[in-house]
Amino acid sequence: MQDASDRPYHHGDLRRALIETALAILQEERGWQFTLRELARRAGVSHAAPYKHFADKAALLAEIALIGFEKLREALLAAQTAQPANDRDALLPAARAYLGFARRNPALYRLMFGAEAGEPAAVHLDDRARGAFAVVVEFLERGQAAGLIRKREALGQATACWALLHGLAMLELDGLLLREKVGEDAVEAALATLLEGLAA
Amino acid sequence: MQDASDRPYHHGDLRRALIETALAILQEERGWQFTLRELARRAGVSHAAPYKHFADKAALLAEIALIGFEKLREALLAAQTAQPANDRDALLPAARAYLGFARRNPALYRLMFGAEAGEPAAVHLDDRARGAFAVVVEFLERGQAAGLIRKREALGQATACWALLHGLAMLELDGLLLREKVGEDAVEAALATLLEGLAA
DNA sequence: CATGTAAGTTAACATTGTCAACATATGTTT
DNA sequence: AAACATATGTTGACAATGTTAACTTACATG
Repeated sequence: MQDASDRPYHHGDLRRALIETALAILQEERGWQFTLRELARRAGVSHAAPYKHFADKAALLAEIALIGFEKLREALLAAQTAQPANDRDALLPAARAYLGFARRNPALYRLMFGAEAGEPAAVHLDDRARGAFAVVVEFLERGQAAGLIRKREALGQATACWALLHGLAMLELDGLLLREKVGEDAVEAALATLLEGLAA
Repeated sequence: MQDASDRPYHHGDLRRALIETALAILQEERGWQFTLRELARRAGVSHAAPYKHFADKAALLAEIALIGFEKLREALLAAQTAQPANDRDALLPAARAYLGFARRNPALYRLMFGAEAGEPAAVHLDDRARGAFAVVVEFLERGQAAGLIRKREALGQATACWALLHGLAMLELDGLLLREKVGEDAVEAALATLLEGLAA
């Protein structure tokens, strides 16, 4: 927080500052209802300044959601380099990485798949969002080539993976996977079911 | 639309009227940003009248979301009585019913799983939401008893089903399952993967 | 140095959720 | 039947939000 006097009239890189502030708030408060004015306040700037960098609120949200997909992609990549794919359960680390991302960034994850960032299709069809999906597809294709994964249309399998992981993430974010209601390790069981469907 | 003159001061059953109007609008406009005032307008009532029936906006949304879960439960039940569970693919009709529900009520489905209806946990932990989940669990347990489904913790399997179906529904709602990108019938492929993981 | 442009500010506007104060039906008690 | 309490409407206000217009300031380029 800098004083109003020593702060220059021009921020310098307000666009990046806005995004970073938003990401920071999203990590602090699970259920922050995104308001542009609060964002501007926390960034130390007037409430109309963001409009010099984003057409409207949805555009800002879409940008943040896409950054979320980039982060998710990195998390997936990191997990799969951690262990060479020679095991039958080679998918597990990546799956856990996916769920871990959702767990660590609940509000961001919600934004990524919610309808608040404008047309969801516009977000998900962006290259940055597809990049994360591509990681899964490539991984499965390599698994098939190595004979670890049943030879089917990899895109269909990837869809199954993605869908199941997304569904699991949502259920967990909503606190719906209570031990008493769904068993000790429902997540592991669900993953096992998926793997059994994929294994060669 | 009745004239203001012949309309009685008291609506009679405004609570139900509000809910029905909201459901109607949700079906017309995919991306309606829910405003209480428009809802009151379309119901032919003053903008503050809804507060006599709902504590706040989130309460109204939560109620509507729960009605969505009831409808989903009915759709699932209807699908599974349509075909006795003697086939290996006995799950398919129910799965298609789930996806069909999401396809027919995209905005409502979004509301059911979004964060706009207050704390999502409060919605999903309600008995009406759990009822829909219970349908899946019971179905799997019967399948296990009939020797059609691998004997595992049914709750874990149900979690897998639910998660995969929810994920598929979201992907499809976002128009992410484009034929050119994900193959001709990615949905069928994903379901097949799930069934192979469940089958005995 | 002049001047155009990018990036800020302030001031307004319509809309929204919400609340308080008031009005009108309905039902219950005496 | 009269009186009153309660449920259910209405109106009018309030602060907050997204957004736009008009204005200012810094910087860059001729």
